[in-house]
Amino acid sequence: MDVLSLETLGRHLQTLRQAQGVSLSQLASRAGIAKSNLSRLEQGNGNPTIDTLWRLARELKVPFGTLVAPVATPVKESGVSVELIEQSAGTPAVDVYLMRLVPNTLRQAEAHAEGTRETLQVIGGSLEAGPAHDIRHLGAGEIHLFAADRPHHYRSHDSGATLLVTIVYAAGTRNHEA
Amino acid sequence: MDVLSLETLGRHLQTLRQAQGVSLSQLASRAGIAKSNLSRLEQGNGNPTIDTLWRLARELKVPFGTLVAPVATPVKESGVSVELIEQSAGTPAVDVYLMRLVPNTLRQAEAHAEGTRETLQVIGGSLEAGPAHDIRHLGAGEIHLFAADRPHHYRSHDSGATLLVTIVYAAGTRNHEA
DNA sequence: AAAGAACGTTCGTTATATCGAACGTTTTAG
DNA sequence: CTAAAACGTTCGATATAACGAACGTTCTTT
Repeated sequence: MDVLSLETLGRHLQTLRQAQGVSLSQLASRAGIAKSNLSRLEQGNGNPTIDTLWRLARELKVPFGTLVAPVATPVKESGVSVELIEQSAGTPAVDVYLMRLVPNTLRQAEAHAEGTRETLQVIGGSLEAGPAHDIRHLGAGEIHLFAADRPHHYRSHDSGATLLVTIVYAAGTRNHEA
Repeated sequence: MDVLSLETLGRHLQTLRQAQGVSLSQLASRAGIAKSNLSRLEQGNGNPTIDTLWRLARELKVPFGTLVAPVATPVKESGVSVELIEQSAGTPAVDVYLMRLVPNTLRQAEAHAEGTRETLQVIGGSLEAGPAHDIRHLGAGEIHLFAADRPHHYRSHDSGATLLVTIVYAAGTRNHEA
């Protein structure tokens, strides 16, 4: 596992606890775990079981997803993070991702299966994106819909960018591999 | 820990795996865990570490929260669940929600501040939605963009519906209530 | 039919997450 | 100024999560 993710989880755990103004001993006691265990977790060591996390999430009054959210699915290359929001196996199949680009970053994407279409909607910041013949500049709230069966790219500017990426597959092409 | 939750997690794991058409052995191998471990988890025994779940979530291409709280998020209060995905305070301000409607359900929404626009994109199932004068029927992958400063509604059909709801506020109207 | 491969399960072993006790330190009583 | 309490950390003991090998079964393949 990514050690960095565990450190992040630990820091996040500690932040939440202190924000609630409760001591490590108290939280451990109320959650029903040993304080030595919680201490180790906050230090970023260890690899908690889902049971332990469950108890802590309940006691911190945060939904489980929130507890792990800041480190969820770190598909990070350089300056780009992509998180899968939802997947549907219907007709057609649809995937939804939340993409974040730090300022002045370029992400190159391979062509998807033929007939695949992609929709971008910018949530924050701005970027220019699309396949080579259909590149557009997008600000917050704006939408770009293009054919994704060609290589395409996403390039953020000084402000960085947060955007939704929706991929709509042509019938039965979701799992076609080369 | 709640044994029932573990059973749910196990069943959910198995469902996701089979939906992706991959064998237990394959998934275990690709995720880098012993198949005996995965077998035990799918049976509803065990108490996996976050590391193990992380590997499985990544391989199943599912966000961590979805994997561990499969029944927690899809609230069945009135047949409609709304989850905040992302919020941006930029210019303009943008909110993104993931909405789920069980079959044949109606959700009425109040008018937002003047100038607010809403974008719907259907991920799975189908529905009819929009303000009274601009109602459209939408299937998976389809988009509807409309003025949200009037009352509007979302009505699912026999298949239910999963959709993205993006709200773009006119300058400085994020917190204005109708 | 036989041989092979892949499947999911079971079981003994190993690694480690968790526990509980003890510690030094800081804060609160008395 | 002590005494007591609470704090967070460390460490050995214990429970158990994860591993890897073996198993019986099902499906190909020849």
